[in-house]
Amino acid sequence: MEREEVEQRVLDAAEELFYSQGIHAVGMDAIRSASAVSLKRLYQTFPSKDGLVEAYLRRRDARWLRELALYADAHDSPAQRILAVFDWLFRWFNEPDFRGCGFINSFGELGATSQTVADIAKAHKQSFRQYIADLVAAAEAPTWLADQLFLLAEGAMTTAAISGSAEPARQAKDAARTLLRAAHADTGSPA
Amino acid sequence: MEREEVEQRVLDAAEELFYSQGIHAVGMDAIRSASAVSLKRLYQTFPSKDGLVEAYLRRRDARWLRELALYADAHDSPAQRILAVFDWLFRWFNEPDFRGCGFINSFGELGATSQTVADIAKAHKQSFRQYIADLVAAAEAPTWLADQLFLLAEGAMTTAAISGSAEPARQAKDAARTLLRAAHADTGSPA
DNA sequence: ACCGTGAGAGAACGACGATTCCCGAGATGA
DNA sequence: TCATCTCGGGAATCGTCGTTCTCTCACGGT
Repeated sequence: MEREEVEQRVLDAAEELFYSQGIHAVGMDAIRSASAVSLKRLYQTFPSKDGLVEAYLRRRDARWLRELALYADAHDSPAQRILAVFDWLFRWFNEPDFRGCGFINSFGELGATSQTVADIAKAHKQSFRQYIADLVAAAEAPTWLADQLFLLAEGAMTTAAISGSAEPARQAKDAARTLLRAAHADTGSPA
Repeated sequence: MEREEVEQRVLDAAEELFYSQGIHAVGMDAIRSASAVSLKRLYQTFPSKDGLVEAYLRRRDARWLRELALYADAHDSPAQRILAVFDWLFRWFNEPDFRGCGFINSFGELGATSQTVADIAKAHKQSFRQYIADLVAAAEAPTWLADQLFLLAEGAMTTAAISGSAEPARQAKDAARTLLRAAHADTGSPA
């Protein structure tokens, strides 16, 4: 089995388990079983659990943003792309294994004890905020609108996780639409 | 030392440590040292760590909401009280030991493995949402506004925690003002 | 003063988890 | 064929943590 394949299998197993059960609840042995990779190979590929956690978060970060952009960028106007972000959240919240934002969860679990995890979570959120800021700029709306939309999205994620409902995505979308209109009115742009 | 005092000292120590470092990062021994209560007394008062965690969350839940209401209810008009919620968040985010919402953090850490923790977090958020809903009702604004304001507040909490800045409270307040105005415009009430 | 109760300090216990080590099996090359 | 190398399986190691136990001692009632 090639190094590359081992890496993928381990990361797949780690992501599935870390995300659904939390990081400290998952032992290396569980990852070994789930990936069907021997402990020796596992440690050859990822020399420590910390390193594996970091790799899990980095890969998830990249994929999450890629999939969001793939969905939202397919829409025509900048305003539609902004609202599509919330549609994407709604789909995500409805996935059967949805358990909240992996970065918010990891931050809650390890942010206080691991600077690395805290930094990755922070960078992930900055990337997401930047993506929204780019959409907002394309819509010729003021920058502060991006901050507001970002907060709505973050609030929807935690609320969907804790309440176990996907509704927050719709509520956030409604609020986003209102804020978008208000921002356009402020700057005198068309609705 | 009275039972009551032991309970308070243990809970004070537990809250300080659990909140700042996370729950699984804090051992019973650390709580023993911080509270200066012997292990025996500690286990007499709280028969298990799980029970102590639960007591910590319940006490924090009650106090958090009490302090928020104390601050917000001191304002004159319903709309002012709504905006005051975000001022209160701003003050909270600026406290030197602020580390995000203890319930969101606990949920991220233990929600997947402890139904009790998940339930307490859910109940806490419901109480907070209900508090906002009452303010919204007093302001004669539609119920859905409460959901939107709640999402802003939640997003501000997680963002303040992860970014390490109190700014999200201001951004959320600005958005709240906009939403409030828009809601009043919708229902034809005065701004 | 004497006994019983309950307290504190901290060792002890049992489980678990991260990481390393060992052993036997199969593959490879001379 | 035999020496060597690698790998998987899983036992061994080492530390941590929740929880319990032991030992000693101070104190209140008689």
